[in-house]
Order: sequence, then structure tokens, then C-alpha cells
Amino acid sequence: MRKSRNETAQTRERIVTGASALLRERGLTNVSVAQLMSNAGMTHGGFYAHFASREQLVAEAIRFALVHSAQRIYQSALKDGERPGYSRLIERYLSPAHRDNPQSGCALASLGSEVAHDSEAARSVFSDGFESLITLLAKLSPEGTPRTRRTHALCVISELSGALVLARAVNDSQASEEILRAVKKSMLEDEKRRALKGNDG
Amino acid sequence: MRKSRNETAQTRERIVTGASALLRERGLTNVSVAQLMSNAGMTHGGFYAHFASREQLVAEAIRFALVHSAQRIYQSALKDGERPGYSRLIERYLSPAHRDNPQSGCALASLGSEVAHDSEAARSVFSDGFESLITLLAKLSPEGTPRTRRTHALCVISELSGALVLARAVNDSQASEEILRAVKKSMLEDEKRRALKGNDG
DNA sequence: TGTACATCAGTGAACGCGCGTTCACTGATGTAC
DNA sequence: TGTACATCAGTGAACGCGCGTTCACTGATGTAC
Repeated sequence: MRKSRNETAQTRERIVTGASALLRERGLTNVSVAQLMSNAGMTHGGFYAHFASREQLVAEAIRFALVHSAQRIYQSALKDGERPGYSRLIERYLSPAHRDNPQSGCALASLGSEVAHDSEAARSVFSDGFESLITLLAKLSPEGTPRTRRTHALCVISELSGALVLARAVNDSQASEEILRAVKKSMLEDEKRRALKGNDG
Repeated sequence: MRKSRNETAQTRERIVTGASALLRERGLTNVSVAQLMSNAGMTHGGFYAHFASREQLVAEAIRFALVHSAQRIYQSALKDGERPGYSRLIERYLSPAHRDNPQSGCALASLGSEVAHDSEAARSVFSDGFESLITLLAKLSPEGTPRTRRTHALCVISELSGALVLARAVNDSQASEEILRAVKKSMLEDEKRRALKGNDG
């Protein structure tokens, strides 16, 4: 049952995008090759027609997840009122919807701590994706030198991803809401303060 | 070869503390029962004389790791100059030494994202430990209403743990250093600003 | 355009392996008198 | 305090199971002429 080149490419893409969702949802080590294939509508045997190993698919899925995350983050920052800024991103990132849907959410929060224990390939792909995201955000940041913009981008991403990880880990829904609300409020105030300072200077 | 009650209790403690270190270092799913027992100087067979399941040990190890982390964080905050504050904590938390030694470091950063996929017991223990830590930090925070102190504690912990996770995940040592340095600098400046504001008001 | 053959995506059974857990056994500890 | 027996922490072999990976096979696609 050989498939056409087109179909083969589509199948491969389906496996990678499906894996990027499933791995974000359940973690890098909690999904088997059979589950990843079944998630793409196939049996496990065909896996090695597309990938040399599970490790390779994981690395490709991480790459895809990071590119996807970067696009969504960038879009949020771009659409922030008239000028680009972080307020809209902060609102979206720290929403219950984002907390409850890791499969389509930020890969830094869902995969960050597991990547530290994963293969060199995975860490390398993660590093590249992270660098691209920070560079993009720094360019788009309101006012400041290139250096301060980059620093601010790093701080925003750290605080956002840290808060989301904690809001997901906690078992108590009230505690989870509190984390999202408190950090969101504080970060939005901080952004306002920065915007005013920027307009004054 | 039955052991005395005293020895039995010590053995159990040795397994739990050893597991708390090994699991922080390698992740919750990447260490076998045999490895956890060997780490405590025994063979795997004796495991079930102390625990009902691997899951139970993991939950106890998480509890221990969080208590241990809270103590260290609290000590850093207490010893901050004359009055308690976050500056010393920030310096220590975002140091290369902390990044490179997860086995004795903050459990929020090393286990946070994995706990979200783990057992109810693990999440429950994590929630309790997290709540204790935040309550402790909020009490000790400089100036402000109970509410603003709590919010600030949540923000500080989110930003610290988020930055540490990213600094560990990244493959490029320069990028890792940059994250630690940039976030540390920004957070320390923020703390200074808060301290001045507190003295004025 | 049509024919003959090589290629290869996908299936499902099978592989060796490490996992969490169980169990018979050992012998020092704990308990009853 | 001393003796006889029950308990149980720890060992190492064994269990069933799911894992990542391999393989013989199928039949549609791609290629050569």
C-alpha cells in the first residue's frame, strides 16, 4: 500500500503536529510510539518509515511546538492596541483557557523542565526556538535600548511561564485561579507603568 | 535479617530523602524503583516493606523536596540584610550553582511541570507545600497589605522558577547565563524600587 | 501512452528488555511468660 | 534475666506487561524504456 509522495509528506506532518500536541499535554516521556501513531490514525509499525527513532520525532515535535508557540505569542503582542506591547499577551497567557489547554499552548511552560532531562537534539531544538522567540519579542518591545528590551522580554517570558506551570501543577482550583489573577494583575500594572515612563521620556 | 525499629525508620528516611534528590535531578518518570533503592544502598525487593507503591514514594519525596525547598528559600529571605526581603533569595536562586544542582534545589522549578501530569497524591502534596511556602513568604515580605504581600510573593516565585527552568532547558551556556543575569538584574532593581517606595510611604 | 519492474508506506506479529510488583526465604529483632 | 516463638526488613529470583524497534508481507506508486 505505498502512498504518493504528497500523501507521505502529509502523513509525516500529521504525526509531528499530533505529537507536538500530545507531548505538550502528557509530557515527553508519558506517550508511547504506538499512541503517537494511533493519534495520527495509523498503527505503530509504520513509524520507522518516517523517523529514525522516537527521539527524533520528539525533537521535531518540540521544534514544531516552539514555532507554533512563538507565532501565537507574537500575534498577541502585535495586536496589542495600537502599538505592540505585552498587555494582550499577558491577558491571554494567564487565562484559564490557556492553563486548561496545554496541547495547543506555550511549549516553554509545558516542556521546559522536561527538556532539561531529554536528548541533546531536543535541548538544541529548544534552545533555537527559545532564542528566536526572545529575539522576536525584543524587537517588538516598546521603547528602550536593544539590551533593555531583551532583558524585559526574558523577564516577561520567565514570569508568564513560571506562573502557568504553577497554576497547572496545583491541585486546588482556587489556588490556581489566585496565581493566574495575582500575577496577571501585577504584570499588567507593570506594563502600564512602563508605557507611561516610555511616553514621558 | 529483621532490623530494629530505629534502623527501619532511618532506612525509610534514607529512601525518601535520596528519592527527593534523584527525582529532582532526573525527573519524576525517569528513575526506576530499583535505582531509587540502590541509591539508598539496598536492593529493590525490600521496597514494599516501606511503601505501598512507587506512586506513594514519589508523593512523599515531593513533600520532602518542597519542605526542604521552602526552608532554604525562607532562610535566604530571612538573612537578607537587616530586614527580611527578597534580594538575597534572588541572588541565590538565579545563581549558576542553583541551576547546576537541581538535586538539592527548588522543587517548584524541577518538578512543577511534571507534577501536572502525575498522580492526585502528588498534586495534592505539591499544592500543600506550595501554599505553605507562599504563606511564609507573604508574612515575611516588606511593607504592604496582606493581599499585596501575597501577590508579590506569587510573582517573585513565578519569575524565579520560570527563569531557572529556562536556564536549565537551554543547551547554550551563554544563553543560559544571559537568562540568569538579565532576570536577576531586573528583579533586584525592582526590589530596590519597592524598598524605597516602602520607606517613603 | 503503455508495459514491466523496482520502490516503499503501512500492517500486524514478533523481538529483547526494563519496568513495577510479588514471593519464598533468611535471620536478627521484638514479645510473652 | 532467660527462653521460645512470632514478626518482619531485606535479598534475589520470578511474574506479567508495555515499551521501542525489527521484520516479512502487501499492494499502490514511481520509474525506465
